[in-house]
Amino acid sequence: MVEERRATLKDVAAASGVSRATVSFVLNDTPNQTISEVTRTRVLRVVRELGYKPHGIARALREGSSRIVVLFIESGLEGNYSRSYIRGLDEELAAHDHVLVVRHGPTGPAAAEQVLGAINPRAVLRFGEAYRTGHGPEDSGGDGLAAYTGLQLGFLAERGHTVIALALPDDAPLGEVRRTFARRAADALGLPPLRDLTVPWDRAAATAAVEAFRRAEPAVTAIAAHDDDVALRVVTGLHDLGLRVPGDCAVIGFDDNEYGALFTPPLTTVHIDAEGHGRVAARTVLGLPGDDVAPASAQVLTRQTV
Amino acid sequence: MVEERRATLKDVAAASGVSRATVSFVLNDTPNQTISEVTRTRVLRVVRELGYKPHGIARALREGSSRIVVLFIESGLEGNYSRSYIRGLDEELAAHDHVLVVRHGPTGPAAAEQVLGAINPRAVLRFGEAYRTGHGPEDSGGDGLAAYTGLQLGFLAERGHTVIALALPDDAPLGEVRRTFARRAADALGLPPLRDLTVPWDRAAATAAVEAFRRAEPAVTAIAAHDDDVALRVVTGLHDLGLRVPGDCAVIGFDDNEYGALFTPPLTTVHIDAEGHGRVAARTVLGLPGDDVAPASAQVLTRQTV
DNA sequence: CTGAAAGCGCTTACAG
DNA sequence: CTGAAAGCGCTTACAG
Repeated sequence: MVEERRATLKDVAAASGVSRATVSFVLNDTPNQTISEVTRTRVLRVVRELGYKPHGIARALREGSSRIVVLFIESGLEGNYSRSYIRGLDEELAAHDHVLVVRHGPTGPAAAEQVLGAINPRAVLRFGEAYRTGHGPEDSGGDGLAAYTGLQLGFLAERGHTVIALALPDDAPLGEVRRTFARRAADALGLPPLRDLTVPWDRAAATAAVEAFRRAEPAVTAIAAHDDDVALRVVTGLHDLGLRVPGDCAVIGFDDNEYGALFTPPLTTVHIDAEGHGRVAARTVLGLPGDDVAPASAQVLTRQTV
Repeated sequence: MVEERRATLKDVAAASGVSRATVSFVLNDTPNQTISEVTRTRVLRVVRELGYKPHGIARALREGSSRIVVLFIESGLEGNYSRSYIRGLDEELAAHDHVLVVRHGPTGPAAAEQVLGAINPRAVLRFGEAYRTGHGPEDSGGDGLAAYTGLQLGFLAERGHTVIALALPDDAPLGEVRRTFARRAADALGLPPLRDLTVPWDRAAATAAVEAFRRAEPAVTAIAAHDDDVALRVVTGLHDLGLRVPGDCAVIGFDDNEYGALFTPPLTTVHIDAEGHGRVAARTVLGLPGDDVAPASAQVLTRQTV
């Protein structure tokens, strides 16, 4: 039984008759370091023959940090958007020889510290943070969460709705941020102040909340939801109350998840180019040029609830 | 501007007047190594004062692998189940000083290699693998995916259904495995061979598929779905065809996702203790005792589609 | 153009 | 009970 030891720099150096330094130079294309063509090709061949792969841990120790980027994502924020975001981030990072790794769940200091201590990542991203700032570089202007909220509300206003409510889940991690953005957008559109509707998770409770809300705010003709999950609960509540959507009340979601189209009536919602935002985030975090290429703009998917 | 250098083992050693070896011994409770009580407390105090945290990368280089466990999860397998599974895995791993890190997307050899090369994890888990084997240790017997499929079918049989179809998505990563388990279960229950229904992702296409299926297999009275996503598409398709559920056809889901209860009628489904399975997986992968404590058994959540 | 040497921060035989 | 030393696999001034 042969012990299948993994090839190391030293092995490559020995097999190609040069020093470890030289091997390292050719492998990393070290700037300001010239290598004779013959040496380079010889080393490269040996690398291939031996199946040598640099040892990430050793490299990380020497370089001070690993070529890993950690994305922290809170439970409540997982969804369609985050999945696409992860995909874009991942692909772009991989293209630049870095690897993305995701941490789900609580992102508190203790958990974060344990992860960072074990990994020493090149960079850390917090999905909540990105959500807060809208995932775009500051100067990309109208392309953050704030702008998207405006898009949602603007769509409703265009259809003649003026008394509008903002529906938030009762445990929205970033509820306050969202509310602030929405209020600003309503202001900018010249709409009366947004009404607030809090939607519990449970179906019966959600329905009861909608019922109470209808009684308290009879003038509301449209509801802009925090995301599709909330929108779908509102639509269901309205339905369970025997109300018609959009006849009695219009509803617009946010995030275009996979269930909106399955409901009856199918949900009108806002689609965001999360993958594009992920790519931009990757370039930004790596300090790469072109970190300002804008993702596609968000769009309203007109289905049947508005 | 003071450079905030992170405290190192050497710093702790110097500050407490002992060698690095000694500090390492007390920190790791090294077996067969006795330390005088006075030294121990002194070192521990300094550790606290300096806020010393072991450097994960250095430790990993020395130990041969980092205290990280990587979970690979394919896109199609993300869902309610996987989220809970991750939570259980994560908590149990954290309790034993390891950290879980998740890789989403393709888990092919190239991607895997890049990750492993960068991290040198203590262990690697593949969610698909777990799914295949049912997440339980072999000997836990009736507690794998196979058993759960049996539970789903058994529930239908109990209600008098005999001609049953298995509904799979057209891109099920582990579709064949599932089909095999289901066929075996049907056999064991003495049911006639399962019919096959493939459900496309798009609503209209799904409805068309259900319609064609009804024509081809008029005797089918119940459909067991691969998961709630598929079940919900079938329910929607039947609804769009003007059919009644469960009157014209019963449907049972799998995985108890968050949307089943929101549909009308609410979806009957199978709930699995994914978190428990995650905990077991953590103990197994760490080679810990008690890796055979069985998770709670799966249960049918009776709502209104059967 | 190439190599010898130091060092990243740890752990662990080994010697005392 | 404690310490000096080697070494995990790399990269990078520095010298030649």
